[in-house]
Amino acid sequence: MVWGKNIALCFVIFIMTTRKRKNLSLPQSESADGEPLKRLIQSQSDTNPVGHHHHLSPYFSMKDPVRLSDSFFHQSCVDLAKAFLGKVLVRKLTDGTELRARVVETEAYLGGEDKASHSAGGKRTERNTAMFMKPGTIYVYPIYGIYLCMNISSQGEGAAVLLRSLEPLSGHDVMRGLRAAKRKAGAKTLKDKELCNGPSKLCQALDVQRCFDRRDLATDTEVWLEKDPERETVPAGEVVSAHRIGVESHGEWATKPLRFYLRGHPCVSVLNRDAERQMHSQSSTDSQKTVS
DNA sequence: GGTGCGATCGCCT
DNA sequence: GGCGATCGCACCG
Repeated sequence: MVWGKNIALCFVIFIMTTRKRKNLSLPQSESADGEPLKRLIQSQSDTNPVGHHHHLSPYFSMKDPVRLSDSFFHQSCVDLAKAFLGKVLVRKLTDGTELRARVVETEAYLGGEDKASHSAGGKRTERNTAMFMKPGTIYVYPIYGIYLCMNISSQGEGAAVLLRSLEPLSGHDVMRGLRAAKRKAGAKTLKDKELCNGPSKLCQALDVQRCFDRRDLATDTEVWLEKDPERETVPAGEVVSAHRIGVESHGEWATKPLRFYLRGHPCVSVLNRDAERQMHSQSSTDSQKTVS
């Protein structure tokens, strides 16, 4: 009897989920560079969610084939920072609107020896507690009294990945509204690539709030991470490694290549032409090497 | 395109 | 009491 109800409920949710995905294929507003988004959405609606009935709750029985689950976050800090590139951050607002943006720039903060990390030397405070929680835990902290930054904890004691910039994929106008709300009236309209090209800008554009601190990116209902079915992995040759931003005062740790971004992507917040050049010369010398 | 500077307040020492 | 994992704007070339 109870089983019959659960199966019936699963079926209803299955149908609703499928219809919702199809509805997404008609974005309400799209920019000129919205073509990749349409391909992403198309491939999503082509994917049939598989219903697993071995859990009693119909909610948890629907495993999302696109959303990244707990195991993804169980990587070393540097690996996770690179793995984030190309993935899609989704923010579901209270009115149901889903904002989507691709991660194009991250930084690794290792904890321990890493003097630039809030958790340097294993220092644990009320503010940075999320850095010590399980991989996938969101760490949101206020900076300069007026902004927020969003990190995700990784493997490693006190280690976390800072999200530095995103490429807006859908909900551009909502993002523009959220950003404009914090700017002077009469300021010029932001271009798409300016909506999320900085760690605090992306928090504004996606309405990431302080109360998201310590929540789990793998299971939260208001924010999550998806893989892009069109681009499973980003080739290493497209990832630039460069020094981090805003940590100049931390000696040798200021110059370590712990920032990662997609080469040539227009939404990256700060380019490092030297790192890009070195990378290019490195790859050309690599190609001249013979395999022994 | 790049650089310099002020805003503003929670957090930690 | 001092400082920041930033941003926007003015100004320069």
